[in-house]
Amino acid sequence: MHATYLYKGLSQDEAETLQAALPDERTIGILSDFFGVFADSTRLRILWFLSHKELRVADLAALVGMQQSAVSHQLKTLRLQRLVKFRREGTTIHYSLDDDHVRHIFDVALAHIREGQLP
Amino acid sequence: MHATYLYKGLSQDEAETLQAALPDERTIGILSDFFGVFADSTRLRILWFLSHKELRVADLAALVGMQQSAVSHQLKTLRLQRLVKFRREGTTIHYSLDDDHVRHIFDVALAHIREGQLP
DNA sequence: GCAGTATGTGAACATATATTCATATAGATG
DNA sequence: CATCTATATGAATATATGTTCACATACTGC
Repeated sequence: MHATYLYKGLSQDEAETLQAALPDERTIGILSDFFGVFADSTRLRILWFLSHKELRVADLAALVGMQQSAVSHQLKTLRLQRLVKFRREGTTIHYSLDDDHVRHIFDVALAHIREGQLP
Repeated sequence: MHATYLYKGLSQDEAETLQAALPDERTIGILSDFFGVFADSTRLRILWFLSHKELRVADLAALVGMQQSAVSHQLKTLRLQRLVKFRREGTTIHYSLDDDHVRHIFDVALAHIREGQLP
């Protein structure tokens, strides 16, 4: 009779080294939340528009063809992730991109997608 | 009496130009699906492990502490997005990263996250 | 302060998605 | 061919998430 091993193609040491190098749970969570922001077509379109021009909420809603409320909810998500900033002017609020990493992320993702033959 | 305008801070022309430059629905969908892959902590951990070493399914399951079935389902998602490749060796299947864009995407995202003071 | 306008937000609802369980498939071995 | 092992997959379930509706909040001008 022998012990059943947890890993088949890995030594216990290798496994522990791999796990030790893994970013902690908190960091992983922050990362997945960050990517989650880009995983929605409405938010992508909002970010796209904002990458071209500062826009007020009502105009964003008209551009993406959704209710102002829906856009407000999405802008909140984008604010929490620090991807957009805003300035108030009277009662209207103007949003703009807070981060040129957004553009960079887009570029990298597009490059990846263009490489594979599309499904 | 006058028409009610769709846009408040935008001419009709500006709005149409913005919308014309927007990537088509299909591209937006592909992009959001692509980002969605990274929007899950299990998949992020799988990708992380694979970025260090080629691994068989059973070992991946042990490393992430989940059932083999769950890992298989996630690997399918990763395969569909062409982020991992695999080779068969007898009955076992070894997975590895298919794309160094993954590493690049990680770097950009981490850079963004490190800039803001974490919540 | 009141009315009007722009934006934000909570609750409800519908849909998407991750995980588990049970089982199917594929290859190896006797 | 029967059995064993590794992986894949379909159905069921639980949870997360996006949108809408109704209303709250914030500012302006009278």
